[in-house]
Amino acid sequence: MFNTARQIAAIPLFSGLSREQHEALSRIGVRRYSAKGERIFSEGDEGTGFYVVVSGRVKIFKISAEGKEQILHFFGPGECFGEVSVFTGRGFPADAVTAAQTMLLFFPRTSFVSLIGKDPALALNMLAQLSRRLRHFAGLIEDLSLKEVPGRLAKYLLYLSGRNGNAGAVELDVSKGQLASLLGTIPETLSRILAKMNRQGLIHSRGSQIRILDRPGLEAIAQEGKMLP
Amino acid sequence: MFNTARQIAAIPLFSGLSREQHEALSRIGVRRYSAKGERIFSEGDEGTGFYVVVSGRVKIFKISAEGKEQILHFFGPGECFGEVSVFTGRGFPADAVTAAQTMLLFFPRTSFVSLIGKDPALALNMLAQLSRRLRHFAGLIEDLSLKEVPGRLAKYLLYLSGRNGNAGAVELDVSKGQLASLLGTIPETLSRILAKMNRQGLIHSRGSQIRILDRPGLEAIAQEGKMLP
DNA sequence: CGCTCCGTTGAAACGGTTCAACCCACGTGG
DNA sequence: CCACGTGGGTTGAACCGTTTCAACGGAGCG
Repeated sequence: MFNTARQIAAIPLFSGLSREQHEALSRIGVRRYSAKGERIFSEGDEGTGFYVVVSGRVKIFKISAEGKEQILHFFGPGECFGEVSVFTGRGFPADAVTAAQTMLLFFPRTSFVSLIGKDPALALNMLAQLSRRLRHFAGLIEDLSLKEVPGRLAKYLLYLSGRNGNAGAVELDVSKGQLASLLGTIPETLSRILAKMNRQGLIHSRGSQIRILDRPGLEAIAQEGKMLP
Repeated sequence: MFNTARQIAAIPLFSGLSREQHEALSRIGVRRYSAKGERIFSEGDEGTGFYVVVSGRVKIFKISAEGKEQILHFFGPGECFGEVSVFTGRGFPADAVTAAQTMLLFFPRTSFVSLIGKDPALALNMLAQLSRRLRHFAGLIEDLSLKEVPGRLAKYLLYLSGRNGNAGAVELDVSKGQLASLLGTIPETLSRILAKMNRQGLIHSRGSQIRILDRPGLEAIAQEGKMLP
């Protein structure tokens, strides 16, 4: 239990809260362990609460009528998901499955809402959280409708590079099939574009290891949304 | 001033609040009038507060490098926008211009945040608001990446019909060019698809007036995301 | 060894965009 | 009143990026 309190203190959503709040949260939070590939919830399921990732990874996605998937988000340690249905009172807007062995904390809707009612700081944290999410979605929508696949890929590679201090070498943290779904395309197309970027000397990729050779070139593609034939 | 308080009481975001809260809000809210086509803010502008539409209409959109626009949202009376940058502290994630003669209320960031700190009900309303927005975006992302243009158009027509009691006749509330941008496509494509839907007896359209002739057919297209050749 | 899963490559098909021309309703000004 | 330009909408033909379908290669594993 005390362990739970420590884990809770490490969650950004709960940063800046008092020790009492952390204790209260640890009392209402429920642990849940999942192997890789387990389903947390499905689109439309009634939302009885939300989750925080303690360790592991969770994939949030939508499935089309023909079974094609569009990944909305990967969530790692310290990030939360499923809050939307807590506040709208309607079903989950997407599916969630674990992308690795994962430990979660589940916070039931009613007790959490009453906790928010007592501490505005928690509410403000949650508002910031949802606002960041909205910003991310706005970017995703922009990319999907205004950029072509090479632009989205270039942006993702630069994002990965930026995450480890603008390193020239990056490692894909998802399979290429999953990356394709994250970029709103299919594995074949992703493969072809990676090959083309290699040919043009923009990158050097072998497996999931990718070296960025021409950063300005990639940045131009990420901006314009497309690359030369 | 009293007039402002009445307008505030009619805003869903502020429903369920006490009279004192409404008065406090009317004290910090600033009126702003705009003619059609005026810019409220641009992407990247520092967010010093957020807006509520009292009357008129506002368009929120993204612009690509080549100037193509993707509309994220139209906001009408009672709806608010620009809150995201209030809680993330970063610039606005998109552009906003008026789509008609419009009256707005502007709430400065700092005073509004302090108001939230005093009334959890206001915070919960705002959380519900952002959650609905997220749900809308998730749907938009799904449509853009998983459905083709006919599917999005069918869904939009059914949405319009649903707004006035599943009427068989609907009137487009935006120009076709704007509708194209809302659906993530261009006027030419929209025009062709409308013509095709006419040919197939799904709808009968003349100008901005559209009669739905085959609702089950449209629903199937909205579901599947595409139509027969 | 043979199986499956993931990734790659090729050729054909498709949906959508681009570019261009054209129509029409509308308002302006000679 | 009519000539004229303008903006929104429509249509056609060429083009382009992406998807689809199919085949294939290699890594991992029972």
